[in-house]
Amino acid sequence: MNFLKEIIGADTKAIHKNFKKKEIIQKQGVVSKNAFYVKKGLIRSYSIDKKGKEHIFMFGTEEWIIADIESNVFSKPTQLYIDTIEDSEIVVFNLDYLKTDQSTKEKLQKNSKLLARRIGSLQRRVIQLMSSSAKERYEMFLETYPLLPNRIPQKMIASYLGITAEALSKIRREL
Amino acid sequence: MNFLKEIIGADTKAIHKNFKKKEIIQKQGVVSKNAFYVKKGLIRSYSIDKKGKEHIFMFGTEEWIIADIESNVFSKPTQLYIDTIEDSEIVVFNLDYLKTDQSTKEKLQKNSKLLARRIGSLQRRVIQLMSSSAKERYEMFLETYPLLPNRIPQKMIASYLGITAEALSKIRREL
DNA sequence: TTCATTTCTTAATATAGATTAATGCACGCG
DNA sequence: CGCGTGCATTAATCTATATTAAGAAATGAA
Repeated sequence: MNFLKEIIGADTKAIHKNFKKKEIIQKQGVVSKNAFYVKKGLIRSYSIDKKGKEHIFMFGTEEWIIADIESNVFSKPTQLYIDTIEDSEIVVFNLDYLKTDQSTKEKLQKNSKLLARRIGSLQRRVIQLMSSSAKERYEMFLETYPLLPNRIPQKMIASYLGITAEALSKIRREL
Repeated sequence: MNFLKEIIGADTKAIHKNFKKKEIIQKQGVVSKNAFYVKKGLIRSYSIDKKGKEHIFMFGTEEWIIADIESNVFSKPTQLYIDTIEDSEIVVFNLDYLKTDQSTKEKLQKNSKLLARRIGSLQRRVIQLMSSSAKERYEMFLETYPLLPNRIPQKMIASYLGITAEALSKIRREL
């Protein structure tokens, strides 16, 4: 929470909410005005394609922020569903401070760094998806998120990696 | 250039440089201190995987900024090569204003919006790579960058889409 | 212009991962 | 406590895309 205060404006309204497991926080298609800071628990963002298949875009554990940032900033309809994987304590806040004068220079700088870091992780993800096999991506996932596999079902790991649960099962057998 | 002045600090040094076609501007592995604004021409960023295969991460035409932003901001070695596809006029500048007090609030806000937009395009790319076939990705590419195909060779489109030139050739025949 | 090099296309074959289907297992709920 | 639903695994088959190879077309350099 201190961390959160370092980036959002003093007078930005931030609301604490408790969600039960499997509650939907944001639906695809809406113009999302909110970002979600995970104080406790585990959430995910994902899209559903035209065949009805889920693709997990990002997991959010403690201290993470999950949001469709472009939707927030430019009032575009979001591609992403967000829901809880565990019972979670979430701080809901908005990113309007980018549009107004509410925020300070320091907060804006901190925020820019946060965005830069997110760009870095997306860049790695894109390059990984283009250049690595499913097995390699799974191994990198385990290195990057060593604690997550204990908290999420296999099929969600598969969905994050961009493969089926069956393919992941085979990969795991081989290791 | 006016656009550029709106986001970089007044006293940030920005150097104009001319590059010939196929000149390398940035090499994988170095800590990149620079971002590249394309005033005229066409450049690309790409990574080379352990098998020696190129994967184009992004194209930069007029008005675009190409950079490894995370490398810039956090002084990490970059994954990306950057080189010119056409003779190009580039404005080289650095992103140190995120670390210092040089910049103004307005510029920081503009910069944040730019980062938010980039996050949006990377997010779409990730979701696309996970949920669409090569054919669908090619069609989306044509919609998103209608002018690029006239300026770049097929094999670069293939590299951007994450497929081989042979596969792209087949897809084009079918359309 | 000619020659060399790179790019594009086509076709044959190989392979990673998807799909389909069946089975056993765990656990949340009445 | 038992029962149903969702989860993980295995195996058989299918399919999209990779790989390899070769020739045709385009481009660039001398």
